[in-house]
Amino acid sequence: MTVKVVSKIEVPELVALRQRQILQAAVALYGKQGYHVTTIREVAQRAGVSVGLIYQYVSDKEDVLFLALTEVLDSYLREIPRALAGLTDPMARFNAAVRAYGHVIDERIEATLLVYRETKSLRRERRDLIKQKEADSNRLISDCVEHCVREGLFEDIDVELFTYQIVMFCHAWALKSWHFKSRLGIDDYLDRGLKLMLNPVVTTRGKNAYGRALEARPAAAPDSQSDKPARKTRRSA
Amino acid sequence: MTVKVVSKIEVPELVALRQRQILQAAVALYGKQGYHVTTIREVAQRAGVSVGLIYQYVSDKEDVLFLALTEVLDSYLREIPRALAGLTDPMARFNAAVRAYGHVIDERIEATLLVYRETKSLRRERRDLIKQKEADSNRLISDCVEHCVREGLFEDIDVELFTYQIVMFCHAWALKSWHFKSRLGIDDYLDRGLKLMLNPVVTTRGKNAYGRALEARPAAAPDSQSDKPARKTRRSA
Amino acid sequence: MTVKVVSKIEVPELVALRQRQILQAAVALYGKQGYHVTTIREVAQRAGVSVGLIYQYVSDKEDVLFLALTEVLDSYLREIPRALAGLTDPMARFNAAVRAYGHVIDERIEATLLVYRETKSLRRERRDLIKQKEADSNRLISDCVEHCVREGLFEDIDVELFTYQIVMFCHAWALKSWHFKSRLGIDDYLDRGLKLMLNPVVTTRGKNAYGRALEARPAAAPDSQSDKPARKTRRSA
Amino acid sequence: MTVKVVSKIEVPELVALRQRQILQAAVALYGKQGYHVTTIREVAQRAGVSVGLIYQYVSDKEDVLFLALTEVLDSYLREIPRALAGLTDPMARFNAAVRAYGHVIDERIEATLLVYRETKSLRRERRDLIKQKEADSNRLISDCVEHCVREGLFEDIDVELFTYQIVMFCHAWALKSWHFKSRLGIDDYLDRGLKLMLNPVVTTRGKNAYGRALEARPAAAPDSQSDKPARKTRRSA
DNA sequence: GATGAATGAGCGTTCATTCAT
DNA sequence: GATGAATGAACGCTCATTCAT
Repeated sequence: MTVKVVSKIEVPELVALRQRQILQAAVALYGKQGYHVTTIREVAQRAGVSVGLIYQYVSDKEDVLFLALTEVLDSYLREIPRALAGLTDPMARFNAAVRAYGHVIDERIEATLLVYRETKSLRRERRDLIKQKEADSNRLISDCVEHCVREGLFEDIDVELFTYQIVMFCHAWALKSWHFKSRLGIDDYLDRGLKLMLNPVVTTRGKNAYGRALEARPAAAPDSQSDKPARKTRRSA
Repeated sequence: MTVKVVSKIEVPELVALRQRQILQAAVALYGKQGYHVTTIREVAQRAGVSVGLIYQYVSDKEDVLFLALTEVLDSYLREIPRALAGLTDPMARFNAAVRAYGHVIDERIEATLLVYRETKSLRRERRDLIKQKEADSNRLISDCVEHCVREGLFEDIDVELFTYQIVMFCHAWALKSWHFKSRLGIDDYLDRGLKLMLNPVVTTRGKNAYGRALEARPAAAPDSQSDKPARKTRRSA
Repeated sequence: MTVKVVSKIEVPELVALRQRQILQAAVALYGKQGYHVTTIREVAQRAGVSVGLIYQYVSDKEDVLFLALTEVLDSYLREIPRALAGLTDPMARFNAAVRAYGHVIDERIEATLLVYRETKSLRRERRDLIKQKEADSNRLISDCVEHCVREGLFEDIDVELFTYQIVMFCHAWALKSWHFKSRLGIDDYLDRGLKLMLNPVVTTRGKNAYGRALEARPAAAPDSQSDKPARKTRRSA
Repeated sequence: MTVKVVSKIEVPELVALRQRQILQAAVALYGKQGYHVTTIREVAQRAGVSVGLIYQYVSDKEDVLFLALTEVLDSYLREIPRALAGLTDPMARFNAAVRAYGHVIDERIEATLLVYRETKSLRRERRDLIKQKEADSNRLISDCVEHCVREGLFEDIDVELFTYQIVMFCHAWALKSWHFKSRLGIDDYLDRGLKLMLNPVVTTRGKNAYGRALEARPAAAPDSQSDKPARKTRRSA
């Protein structure tokens, strides 16, 4: 109950609309300046509503943060399955899931960092709910990994740890974007990383599947689907 | 210049003493509750000094945060070389560096998270300095990696990315401690992770070196090199 | 631009109302205790509003001082012309202007002293604006003097210095009120002072005009034009 | 008793020396920035002593202000008699007194303003003592005036008011220095002012005495002793 | 449903004053 | 006698939250 955001307004569609309005302003502002530093007034201004209105759809400043963080996690949980839709080949699904994850993060770097930075500002219950959602999105990846292992495309590896490795690799794109962003694009980053992490893991049977999966990479530059996608560009300073 | 913390007190030893006192209280409090939520009064109380005193050694609340974050990074830069002292074998050095990093982080999980969470609250110059220190500590790892590659113990891998993988793996122990901590100890975590990440990377020549290196692991239980390292729990306090 | 006091509230009438409320409390308090010694809380309390409210209509403690000082000068610039309205005879105008000045000052001794005491606490631009307003009020006097000179009612004197003499004479009523107030009333003070300062200055033609002007002195007792005006006491409330 | 500044130090010469040191720094600082804005630390620094030392010669911040203001008034009471020494002619004495007063004020404009601005920050007793000293210095002038009247050099004027007119005229040099300073020097100011104020007051007998007195004006430019010393320079802007 | 003026608790910071050395 | 590190009361100011319109 207390984990829910309670609104004084009855009409559900209005609640949904207003909350989206508020949370979008909040994500942008919190992402740029931080949660504590951002005032409710700023959020209201950016959302194009009055301060009072916010308190009709939310009962707390923390509610706004919760709404914002939830939205970020939900976007992961929305985008990964969307990328998986229609794919049946385990290797293709694994590939698609990781790349989808990488791309949402790339498109919402500030938002991703926001989750890392401000989850702790939530009260326990809600913090746990955020973590649950993160676990859920990890699950989307680990399911793919398990599938690959079951199908003999991956070696019989430590699924949990490997999944975390993948996840951290994706998050690292945001966490260390100040390091990477100037050196390479998200696709090269994913290519190089997957190559590094998969090599030891993929079985001989998997190699073929992997080739096919790469061909399916959406919006990939033609030559990046070649055998050596990771041709290093700049190699550190 | 403006990156330095300026104190009104002249005696350097006193400044060092007091600043340490202050920053220790700050790291603890900021780590537990967050920077913005913690008041200077709380820091003063915890440090066992008066509010006024803090402002004799620091000119700003931000100074305290800067002092705190600097100290955390410095502890990495202190501990990793300490673990390397006396070691000459490249593989042993790599191993020691990673394990040392993992252990400092394990001992200072809150502090590590603090860096992730609050670096952005610093003004540009200081934020950059913190990032520089992080790059410095990464360098301690990448030097070891390069050494191993040069000596033919590692394959000719993408050093930069591999280093980041290692680093993120260590950080993940803190970032996802809520997931891992209840399941395994830092040593098991390191064992499993290194196994996963090194397997594909280590050359045949390296395998032997690795074996020897593991034997040299300080306070490592003998069977931790077995197939199922996950049995182990935490060894540190 | 920066010389203006900026308010967060839009409705102009409200701004005017609240600022008057605030500035009246401020003038009283600053006049009695001094600007630096008076806290914003005290001003708020006296104005019957909350501390926060003050900062909605003012952005600074200095803003309050500026508002206060401005109001004092403006009251001079309002009252002197008001006393001149309808008068055409140069001598009558001169007489009315000086007496009006004397009376505003008498009614606002503390406020007048406040200007002397605290103008320096304003930042340059605003200090200059206050001085400009003072120059403006001096001008109201000097215009009358010049008129009298032009009409041959006054000798061809040093207008500027004579005006300053008149002005300082009026200010002295406030500056040295601790000396004068117990000895005579503002009207007697003005009578005696004008007699002293005008005697050498007024031409023969002017003497007649002066007599008439005095007759026009509002609420003046008949015998106050006699040789010994000092018998009189205060008439004002 | 409480009007006296009490020192913890016994040796009287030391007390005198230190207090002078302190008060000189204070007058300079308070004059430039104002009393409340100036910290004891700043005074100590400027005086070249430690904060602690100040509190050995003074028991309060107010003590320092009192010391400072007293010194200013004392300098008037010292300089005027010094200028009178040896002079016996009433007119010459009057002239010398006024000019001496004008010159001390000119040399200590900031200090003079300080008295106007901060006397109120003193507690009653001390405020009264400062006023007493001011009355004393006024007395030095009024004595000269009375002497002139007695000797028939001045008309039988309102001595008290005339004295105040003279005093305010001198003070105005400081109070309105922002107006006058750029237009004329102190001597021209005194010449013009005295001419304006004396003309109606001086008897025929006095005229001669006045001429002689002017000749005695110390350090006067040769032609400024002529019959018309007030040849106006610039006449207002 | 929406607004935004009003509130006041609470924070960062300063600085007069003390006192151990 | 002199120092300056330490104290803590108190101030200016902010901002989440409320509520009359």
